[in-house]
Amino acid sequence: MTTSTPWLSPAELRAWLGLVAVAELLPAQLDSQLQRDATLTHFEYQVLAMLSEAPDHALRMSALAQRTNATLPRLSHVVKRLEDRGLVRRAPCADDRRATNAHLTPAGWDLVVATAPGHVRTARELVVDALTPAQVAELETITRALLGRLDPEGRLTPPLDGDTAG
Amino acid sequence: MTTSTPWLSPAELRAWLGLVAVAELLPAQLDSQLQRDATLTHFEYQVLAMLSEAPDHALRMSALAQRTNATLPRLSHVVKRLEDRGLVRRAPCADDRRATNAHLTPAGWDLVVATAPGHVRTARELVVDALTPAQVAELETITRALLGRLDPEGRLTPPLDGDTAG
DNA sequence: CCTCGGTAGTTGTTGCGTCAACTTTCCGGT
DNA sequence: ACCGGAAAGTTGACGCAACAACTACCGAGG
Repeated sequence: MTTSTPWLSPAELRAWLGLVAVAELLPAQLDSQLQRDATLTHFEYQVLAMLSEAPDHALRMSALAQRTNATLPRLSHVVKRLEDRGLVRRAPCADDRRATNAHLTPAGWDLVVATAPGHVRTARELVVDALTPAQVAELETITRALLGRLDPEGRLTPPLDGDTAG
Repeated sequence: MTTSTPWLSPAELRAWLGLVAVAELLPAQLDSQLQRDATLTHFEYQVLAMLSEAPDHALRMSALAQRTNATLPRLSHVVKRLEDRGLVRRAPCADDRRATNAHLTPAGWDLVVATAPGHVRTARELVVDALTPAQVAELETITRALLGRLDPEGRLTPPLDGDTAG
């Protein structure tokens, strides 16, 4: 804290405040849409989506926690609720008896399939369709640069495969 | 929902997932830094910062709620806690006896002044200094476009004045 | 003057996330 | 074979936000 404090220029300030506002509003809207259409949190949807893309529709809790940027306690609570709703099933892992595998149930898969289109639609309405193709490309490079700071270990970044997980 | 579902192209998907990841990680980091340095939530900091910029260091609860994108119940609880810590003082409004004015106390002012440099530093480390000037400019236009969708009433957008509120 | 709809805020309850234990299992060293 | 440390999950307690219900007040219309 002994270093001087270079203030933000007006342009930097506008960009910063804009990003903070987006980061505040976007998750709320995603939660709102998913809650309305599927009684799901955005995080719950992410969990189901990750499982739906995994081989055998199953993942270990720690792997799932990493890909969804969640702590293990948080994931444990959420998966318990999803299990109570019959969307996920928990089973001990054969290889490592400390571990637990979360399996997507048929009901869970059906819900993801039914929910994904509306979610994509929301993604378009709120973000993609509001930007030009050039801006979309620029947004990708910008977010990649930011994630280099926000997520140095690259837990959210490396899976650049095409999927509906957003 | 009878409309078809135009899926996201790979490029759109990467930009979308990148933005979602940033929107997930950035608030957590802001909370973390402010919690560590000032025992404040990012939202609490925003409340104090807004008051620090207001004439007479005071604002009506509803005005404060609008500028911080908070519901009135949420703000009421938060201001109560801040009042318990001596950072804010509540006083009935003379003009409208339904209304309450939140006043920043000297201690609250001191805390904002002490906290702002570190917060700006975080803004630089996580965002501004990770981008080129051109990208900063592009980020501003992109966020402005997104806020047109996310915040149609422009509650967060119009105050484009230069300040440390971020 | 009185009433009725709407506005400003507060309070209580519920739900989700975080943190701190705690249990169980794995693995390296002796 | 055994012991200590670390990893994988679960559980319970606490804090904060959302929602609903409630009080108090303003202001227009009869």
